[in-house]
Amino acid sequence: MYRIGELADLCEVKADTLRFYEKHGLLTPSSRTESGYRVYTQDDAARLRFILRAKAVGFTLNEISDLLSIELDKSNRVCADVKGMVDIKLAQVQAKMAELTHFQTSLQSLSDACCGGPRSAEHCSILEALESSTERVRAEYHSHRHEHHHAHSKATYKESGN
Amino acid sequence: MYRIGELADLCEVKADTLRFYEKHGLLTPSSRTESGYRVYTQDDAARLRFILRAKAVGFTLNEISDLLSIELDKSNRVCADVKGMVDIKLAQVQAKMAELTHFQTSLQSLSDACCGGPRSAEHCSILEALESSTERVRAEYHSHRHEHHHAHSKATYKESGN
DNA sequence: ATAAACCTTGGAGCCTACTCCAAGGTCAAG
DNA sequence: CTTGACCTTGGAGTAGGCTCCAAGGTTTAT
Repeated sequence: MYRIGELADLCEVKADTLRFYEKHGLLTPSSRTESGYRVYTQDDAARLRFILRAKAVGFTLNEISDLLSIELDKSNRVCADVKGMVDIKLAQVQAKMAELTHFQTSLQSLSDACCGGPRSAEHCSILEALESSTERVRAEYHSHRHEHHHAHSKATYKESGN
Repeated sequence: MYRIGELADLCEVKADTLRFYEKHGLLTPSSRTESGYRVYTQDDAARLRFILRAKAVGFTLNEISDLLSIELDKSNRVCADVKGMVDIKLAQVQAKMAELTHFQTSLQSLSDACCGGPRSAEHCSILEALESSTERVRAEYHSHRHEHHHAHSKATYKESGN
């Protein structure tokens, strides 16, 4: 049996976090003392560890909530249910990684192009890249540098399509 | 000159987004019509594109706000200022990638360990990994499986240290 | 003249996961 | 009996980026 602060310390989370999990239905202490203090059992602790492990592999609390209901109803659920969730999460993680990889590549090329010195930023190639009339920062666009003379000063607020 | 909807369409954002940017000081239309409609100039449009490009490389709106103030005061700023921001962002992106890579590895090994079939989840190796008495999902922790007989039913809410 | 499509404002809501606060009750030690 | 460390509750705040809403004014086309 643990009081909230004990369980929190044990699992290296804050007591507030446990209350938060309770408020969101993830972990409800099995009982309370007469005075209303939360009392967590070993099972509660195990459930908390489940939650923390699931977090450690990237699941959100909502997803963990779903995982927990599978866990509590194991015998009526199948591996495919569980693996499905893992695979969906895996795909999400990979999608996010692809986005970050793109950021990384772009940032790296911006960084590489800039001297980074104490010279005035008036001709900073990073700023120029961000200013340049159409996208060129991104890798997918092969940079053509002849595009900033036909892309402006013609759409007034009277004609441009909306 | 563009009205809000025109500029929004032109740059493939919503009018609400432009109002949001204005509220947060990122993009204020140069003028208004008599009736109060926002009127954006070419310069405003250029500024919006700057914002969108910065977003496309991973900057947050707050960071973009900083970038814009450098941009507006270029001559008093140096390349190091700009490159510094890019390099900090690059480091953040890489840190996030490291985390995601960890998620990916863990999820992949969970996925690989599970049959994913129509069998009852009672012995699902994913659930077992998430349940297992101490962390084992993560690669760093060598798994020991002999710890769940000495860790319970002795710490009552009266004694266990806090 | 009137309807459709635009625009205005302020403010609320969403997602994620906490984190902190205030006002007050409880409990063990000295 | 008081102090200090714990606990309770409800609610607000944070970051990030919109997105939507209502109630109303404006413009444009028919």
